[in-house]
This record gives sequence, C-alpha cells and structure tokens, in this order.
Amino acid sequence: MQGLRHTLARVAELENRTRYDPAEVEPRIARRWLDSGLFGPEPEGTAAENYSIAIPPPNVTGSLHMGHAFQDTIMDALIRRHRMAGQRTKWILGTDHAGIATQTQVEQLLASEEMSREELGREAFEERVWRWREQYGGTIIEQLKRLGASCDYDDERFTLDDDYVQAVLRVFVVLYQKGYIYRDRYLVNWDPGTASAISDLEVEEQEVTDTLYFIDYQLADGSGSVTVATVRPETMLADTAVAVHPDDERYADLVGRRAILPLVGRELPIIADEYVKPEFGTGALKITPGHDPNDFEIGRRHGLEQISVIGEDGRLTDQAPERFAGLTTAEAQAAVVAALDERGVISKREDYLHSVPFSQRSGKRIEPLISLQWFMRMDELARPAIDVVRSGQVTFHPSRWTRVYMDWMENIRPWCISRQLWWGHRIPVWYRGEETHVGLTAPEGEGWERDPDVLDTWFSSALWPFATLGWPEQTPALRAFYPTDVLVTARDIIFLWVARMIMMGLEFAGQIPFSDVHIHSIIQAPDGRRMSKSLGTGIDPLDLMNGGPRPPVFEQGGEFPAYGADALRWGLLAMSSSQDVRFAEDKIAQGSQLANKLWNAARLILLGIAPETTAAVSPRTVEDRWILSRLQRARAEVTQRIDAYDFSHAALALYDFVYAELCDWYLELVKPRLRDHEPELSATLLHVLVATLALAHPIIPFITEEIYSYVPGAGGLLAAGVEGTPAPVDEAAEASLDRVIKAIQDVRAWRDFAEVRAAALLPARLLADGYDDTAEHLGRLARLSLETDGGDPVAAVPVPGGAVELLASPDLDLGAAERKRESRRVKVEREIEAIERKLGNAGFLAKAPADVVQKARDEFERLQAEREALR
RNA sequence: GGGCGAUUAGCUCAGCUGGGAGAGCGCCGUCUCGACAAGGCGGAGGUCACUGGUUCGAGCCCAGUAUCGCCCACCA
Repeated sequence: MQGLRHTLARVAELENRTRYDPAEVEPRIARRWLDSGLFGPEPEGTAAENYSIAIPPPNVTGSLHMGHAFQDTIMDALIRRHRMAGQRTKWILGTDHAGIATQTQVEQLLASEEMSREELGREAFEERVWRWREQYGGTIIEQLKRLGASCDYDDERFTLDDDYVQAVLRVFVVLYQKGYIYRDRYLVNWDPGTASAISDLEVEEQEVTDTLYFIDYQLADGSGSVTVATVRPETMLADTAVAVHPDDERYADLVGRRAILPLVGRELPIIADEYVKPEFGTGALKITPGHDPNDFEIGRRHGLEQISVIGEDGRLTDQAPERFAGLTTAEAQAAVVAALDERGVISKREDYLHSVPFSQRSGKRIEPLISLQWFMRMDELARPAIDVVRSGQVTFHPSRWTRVYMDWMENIRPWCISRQLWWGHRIPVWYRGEETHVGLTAPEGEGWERDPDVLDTWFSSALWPFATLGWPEQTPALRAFYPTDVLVTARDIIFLWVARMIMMGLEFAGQIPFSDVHIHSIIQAPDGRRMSKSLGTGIDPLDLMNGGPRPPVFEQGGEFPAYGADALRWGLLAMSSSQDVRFAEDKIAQGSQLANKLWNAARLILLGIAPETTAAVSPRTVEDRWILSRLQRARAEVTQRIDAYDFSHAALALYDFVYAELCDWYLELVKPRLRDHEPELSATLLHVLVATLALAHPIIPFITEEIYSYVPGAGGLLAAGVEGTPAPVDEAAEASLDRVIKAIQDVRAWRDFAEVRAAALLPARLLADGYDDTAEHLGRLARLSLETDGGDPVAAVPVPGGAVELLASPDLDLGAAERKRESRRVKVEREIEAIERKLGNAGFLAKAPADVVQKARDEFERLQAEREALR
C-alpha cells in the first residue's frame, strides 16, 4: 500500500516534466549506478562464460576527447548489453603513464618556473610527475563517469602500479633470457625534440622542399672528379665511401679507385652497389653510414667505417673538423655549403621536393644516428600471432584490417624499446665495468649502475589485458576475465598496440588476449580535417554534453545546447561507419530528440495506465498484437546489429522503432482506449515500455534508467537487466495493420493534394477487403466519417484491397479532386507503360526468378485496377 | 612505388547475396487532433563521379579513367 502510494506520487511528478532535461537527470543517475556496485563483478567463473573488455588506457594526464567519447560509447554499449543479458561483465579500467607525453607536460611546467629536469635531478623529477598525476590523473576518469561508461571504477589500474611494474620487468627479463631482447649500436630514429630514440612507428613522413646540392669530389689520383648529389651536405663530413651502380658504364672505370672528401681530405673508396639508382642525380651516391639508414645498410655490406658527426644533442661532434664542431645541423649546413662554395666544388643546386621523417612526438625532424640502444627481435613472437589471426581465433571487424595486420606482421622488424626518458619503466639492467646484470632486482655488491633508460610506453601497454588482472599470479580475476572478448580501437594503433598485445598475450598469458578486434571510424572535423586542438578543429565532448562554445570549425557560431550524454552517445553511434566520418552535430541533435520523444511517450503511458497495472500481457486487439510483434523484430534487429559491431544501424533501428512504430502509430492507435484504463491495454503498454527501455539502455542509458524508476513495481536498476518474455512475431497482425497504415497514408496524401482542410471530417465509404479489425482506425486517423450509404461517390481513393469512396461534402472541392485524379492518372499510365515493357520482355520472363516475375504481374494488376478506378 | 577506402538528395550518410533509390537535418505546405512545437501530417528534391563491358535487368559485378582521403615503403 505504501509502495503504491509512493509510486502514484512519483508518477504525478511526471505531469509537469513535459520536457526531458538531461542536465538534471544524468548526474543523479550516474550517482545511483556508482553507488550500486553493479559495475564491479566478483572475480568468479571462467572467461568463457563471462564478458570483459579492457579499456584502451587513456593517458593519465589526458582529458576526454571525441575519439575517447566515441570509443567508450561503443564499449559501453557492448558492456551494458552483455551485463543486461545476465553475464558477469567487467570493463577493465585504467590509465597509461604515457612516458613521453607526460614527461613533456611536466617539463613544460618546469620550464615556466625556469627549471629543467636536469637541474631538478632524476628522483625529484619523478616525484614531481607523481604529484602532477595526483592532481590531474583523475580528470578523465570523472569524464568517463559523466559519459555513463560502466567501467569497474573500484578496480582502477595504472601502468606504473607496483604490481604492473613487476610484470613489465619480468617480461623484459624473460625476453632477454630467451635472446629476444638485446643491446646494439644501431642507426636509430633520433628525435632531437625529446632527446630520445623513438621507434619506426612513431615517425611520420612529411613533404619538404630541400636544396639538392651537386658536389664534386676530386679523385685521389688527380685524374678528375666524381659528382654526388645530396640534400644534407653537412653529413658529408661523415662520408666513408662513394657508391655507383655496378652496371653503370659511365662510372665502370671508377669502381675500386678513391675519391677525396672535400673539407676533410679523407680518402673514400668508390664502391659498386645495386642500391644506387643510376638515373637519379648524377648516379653517384655519397655514403654516410652514420647518418642515413640506407647508407648504414650499404656500409654493413661493404664493411665501411661508421663515423658520427652529429651528436644526440643535435649538434656536430668533435668527430667533425674543428671549425664545425658544436654547430647545430642547420648552422653546419650553411657553413659547409659556404666552405664548399669557396672551393667552387658545388656544381649545381636544384629545389627538390621529397618526404623526410619527422617525430610524431615532438614534431622535430628526425636525425638518424648511430646509438647504443635496447632492441627486441619480433619475428619469432610474430609467428604464432599471425597464426591465430589466420585461423580466425582473432577476428578483425571490418575484415579488411586482417590483411593490414598480416602484411605488417610478416615483414616485422626489430623494435627499439629503450627511451632516453625518466618517466617510465626503468630498464632492469645494471652495469659494472664490463659486467652486465639483467634481473628483477639490483645485483649484490658495490659499484653497479642501473641503465638510465626507460622502456617505450607501448612495451608496457602490450601487457595490458593480462597485467591488469594480476599476472603473473594466477589470480581469480585472470581466470574470470582473460581472455577478454573484444578490443575496440582505431586503426592507427593496430601495429603500435593491437599486434603487440596479441604477441605478448600468446607468449606470456598463453592465450589470445581477445577474440575480436573492432576497428572503428575516426571522427573527423565537420570540414573533413583531422580533429585537433591546435588546428582549432577539435570538438570537446564535454561541451556537447554540458553545453559550451562551438569551436571555429562550425559555420554556425554560438553555444552547443546541453545535449546530454545520451544524445552524444546516440549521435556518435549513429554517425559511425565502417570508414571515417565527419562529425555531424545534426546527429547529436537527433539523439536528444529521441530522448525527448521517449520521455514523452513514457509520460503518456505512465500517466495513462491503470494504477495497479502489472506487466502480465494478454493482447486482445490487432494493434496490441502488432506492436508486440514489431517490438520483437526491433529487439532482434538492434541486438544483432550491436553484436555485429554495426552501431549506426543499431542506433537507427532503435530510433525507427520508437518513432515510426511506437509513437507515430501504436500510441496514436490506442489513444481512444487509454481513457478507459483498460487493463489489457495497460498491461501491454507497460510491457512495451519496459522492453523498449531495456532495448534502448545500452545506447542511451541515462534516460532509460530514469524512466524505469517511474515504472510501477520495478525495483532495482534497469542496468542490471529486466526479465522479459519475448512475444513471437505475429505475421497476421502485421499484415492487417500494415494494410490500414498504408490506407491511412493514401487517404491523407489524397486529402492534402485535393486541398481538403486538415480538420474536415469527410463522409466516405470503405469498399475494400481486409479492414474488419481496423476500419475504425482508418476512419479516425484519416478523418473519415465511414458510412454504408449516402449516394454516388464523387471521388475514389485507391487503397490496399480496394478503394475509399468519398461522398459529396462541402469540404470537398471537386475541382481540386479532379486535378488530383488527373495527376494520378498520368502517373499511373507512366508506371503501367514501364511495367508493360518489362513484362513484354521475353528475356525477363524466361530468366528472372519466378517471385520477381510474379511481383511484377501483381503490380501490373494493381495499377490496372487503379487506372480503372480513376476513369 | 605498393596497398586500402571513398565518390548516391542542398548537407551528413544508409543501401543486404544485382529486380527499379532511402534516412536525418534543411526546404515548402499544413495542423493548438487528450505525451512531445526539440511535435503531428503531407510534399518537393537524385542522368547513384565518368567511360566501356557482363546480364532479361547494374547504385550494387568486371575493366579502365578522374578526384579526394588514409596506410605502408630504404631513391640521395
């Protein structure tokens, strides 16, 4: 009794809430979820029966951008769908220490205090970063809550947690012992911006116009010279050879002789190598193994000396002639060119457009140089990782990414894993003189120095799906949630992250880390450019949820309305595709309209049903049976689309059901019955409402949870799932109602064309089959006064199964009606002509499938009947 | 240099294994019809980039062309 009165009081609140207000509702609902403990499953059962996803860990100091909002919405829809289906579901949450990104931010902060990390010292610096993390590390987590992401917030991980660090070090040591990890002097991509080596994957090519200098090198025997072409004359100081193509007749007699390096005086052997392109430049190539990747390889083939004239600080070293030492590369280039000019050995200059490597991290031009670094051999680890994708144990969606993965894996190269940073997993290697110790802890004894470098952030990321669950311990969590079910990410980190997780998962956890990889769209700015803060093309998802300024990329200025999280979520999913898409604010607005529509449909239902309604359904009328049938189809459609990672169609199917079936037709059809508080109707309405909420919840969780709290007799959270007995599809009810819907539309269109007042009730006769249960609906929704008599008709509207005859009425302008009839006649004639042509085609009749031919014949008959009626 | 994707209504995008092109927004008209004007109802608007081909039939399949985007790659 108490409960009922409470329910009534709550439902009465709905009277006044005619518009859905996400700003008021969403924080309240978020709180309820977090307090419920629903998102933190017990680590029980097996991974096969449970459902889990590991979040791609955002940078600890980052904040939510559009890519996160989109990706996290996808994951949340999957997570909520499985949780509601009754599976034990865990969304593994955590953040990444993001070595370079975080260190750079803190260094910038120090710079503003006129401090450098070197001045501060390593320990104090690390301390400072930890404090920074304390301060900003929680931001993105709070933003995830705002979005409604149902992560396991009580079990948050960080890639520098003690346990995680131990896992990383252990992996390093094991790989070292297996011989996969080694230290080598090798030509690396040196990033002068971060003063660290970076991996091939962190390098991007950019087009640059350089000057191509043609420089004459005198031959040692004084018999002439050979001219080489270069865009980097400063590196000539480190030349150790000149190379020509073995088949190049112009230079055949030079091979084996020696040239003299200008400015330096070193004698260079002239060698022959297939790599040289005779048609490029002069066909003679200066060889600089110390500063060019190709030359490095050539140098190794020919046993050439490797000279380094550029140091890790980006300045010339004392290996260069004294007058150049200490200059930056740009200064050195100018000085070398000037010196060469002085000698008159630059015979030509050309502008030359080519692509050169830049650091994705700092934006600085990469300086290839030889450096002592740690590397990891990947080919053996790749083999099983290729197999699991080839055999389908790991599946990419969309499937075209499979080949991208395969191509890269089959040509995989060693990975430079050491970084000259302070923020990260410090390499577990100690040195003392010639001795090296690799282990989880420092060696005994005095005088050991630990390697100063840290590991590439992606090294620790590669362990994410299992290191977050307690590996190397065989924890209950690991048993319950590893392997995870799906990895959701953008294509840009297939190599950086996805591939490496598969390799490491197989090697260390003994199993694939996930069975499916969903590669989602990248959402571009409305103008098609990349979304980026610095370009002014970034759109902050928080501004879309809470209201905020429209960034400059929008033609329309002003503020975003506070669309709310549901609208953002629905809009992002609706935008998504199997390819990249442009951000469309329209879609977010459409999402907020859906929310408002659903809210008002719920108000109509909850304020209209009998107060003691229970959800025991026994549909009586054809429209009740119809909506239950349509609901069943919508349910199948939406869940199937989600399971296929086809989120735009899932979102649209939901929208279509709510608008086009539930609101536009069903609720309109039952309005007259509503005032009677008819129990069967109330039960059906309540059932349909709850089922619709459950269907929509993975996509728009807030509003559905809020409405659910008003449902009589509904305890607990919608997010936990609801019991539902799916009704079977009812073909007969669908056919019957689809027929009357079409008839109503036909009559409405006719009225509009014939300029009948919208409010006018037209006297009419229904001369058509199949409307026994629905004639009343036709009359009401098409505004017809259906009669059995009334004299001669003045017009006929063809409808499925026959026609509606309109009787004389002051509201009916016969002139307009005649115009309508004439226009329709022309259209029908044209259609008949087309279909006659088709049916007169012997090839069509002979070769087209029977059902297609039959369909054409039916259509032909229908059109003929209509033509008859229009006479 | 190789590969992938795209080109459909004014805009953003759908179109399943080939049967006669859809949605949202925008636009036009109309309606205070017992939830919702962020609404209802009706409507206009497309030689499906181009050229050939296969087929009874092509937005969809094949070949080529053009434009745009992305990825990979060691031409100084």
